[in-house]
Amino acid sequence: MWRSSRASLARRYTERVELDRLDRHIITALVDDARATYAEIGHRVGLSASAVKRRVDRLREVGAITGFSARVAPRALGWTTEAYVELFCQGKTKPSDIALAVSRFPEVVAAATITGEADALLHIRATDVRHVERVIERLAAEAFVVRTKSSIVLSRLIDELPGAVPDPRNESPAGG
Amino acid sequence: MWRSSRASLARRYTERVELDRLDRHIITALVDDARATYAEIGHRVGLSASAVKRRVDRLREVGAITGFSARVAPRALGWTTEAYVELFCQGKTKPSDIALAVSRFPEVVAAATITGEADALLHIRATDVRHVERVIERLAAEAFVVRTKSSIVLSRLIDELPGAVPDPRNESPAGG
DNA sequence: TATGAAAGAACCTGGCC
DNA sequence: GGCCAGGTTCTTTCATA
Repeated sequence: MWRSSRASLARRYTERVELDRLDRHIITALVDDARATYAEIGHRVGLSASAVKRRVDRLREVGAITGFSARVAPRALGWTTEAYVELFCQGKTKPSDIALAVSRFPEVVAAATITGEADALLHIRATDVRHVERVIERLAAEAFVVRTKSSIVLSRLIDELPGAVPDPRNESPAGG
Repeated sequence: MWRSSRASLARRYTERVELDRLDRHIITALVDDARATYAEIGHRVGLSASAVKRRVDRLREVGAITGFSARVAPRALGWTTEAYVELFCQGKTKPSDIALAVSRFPEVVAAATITGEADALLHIRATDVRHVERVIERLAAEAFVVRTKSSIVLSRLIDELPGAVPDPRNESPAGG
């Protein structure tokens, strides 16, 4: 509406979007607290509440912001144990086969096909080590799975925060 | 205030909390859409808006809900590539050493010490494969790092959704 | 201890400049 | 992008089971 009309439906979700400093600042504020009021965000980034709302609406429209989620503490809900499981699959296994199979497991909270010896890496959450064991057994029982290799998480150092996406122009380490 | 005084500061964030079906239902609704109105959530779970608010306030107080975040599309922000990097460290390396070092990398979006051959597993996001390479170089240059082993993500099958925490009583697969 | 109803305050939203 | 007005939502209080 108030920007180049090239930022249209066709660009949603897939293509890269041009964001200015203000957009990134607003995203940071919303990752911090998705229930902050527009006025609060505006105060933080130096904009009026309605200007913030217009930008947020646009950021959602172009797919930069995909939604808003409550952050939960898995431990508080009884999920005290996590593990990473590598899947070694039969030669003709398609990524969609793996996706279909593992998506039936509520314990699998993330999954990706990867380069290297293994074909896929799964992140699983469970109530205890016994539960991890049962999940691995069931994964290993899938037709296309040849073998698995798993690592239990000893201590979580950095939490996967879905929005911790800094400006690509700032490379690591932050200090230089 | 309005519950057993045992549900006090001491219980926050660490201990397990007792949650009933309604609590879990509310959490699910908020993970789905953290900006839903209390009335909407109430309609979904069968409560009035004010009852929902009271329970949400309590869920935050006991640490079951730790906050609210915008979900962002890393690709839309220019982070098109991700990788998992295993860290093999010197014998005397402490988890806190690793945490301190990797937390200086904005590209490291998750990290944990693990069982198995490697000492730690990092999840990193980068703008392209060259960027991944540079980050690995810098990680390998850390004093305590003996060697690294990395896997580039080919395709993401299941997204790490911070609140996708089902009821531990429902084991996988969902169907039985 | 937990609930629904109600009312004033705060916030969202869209039109206008 | 800011300002403003009307509609919605939040938040607290109160009565009830």
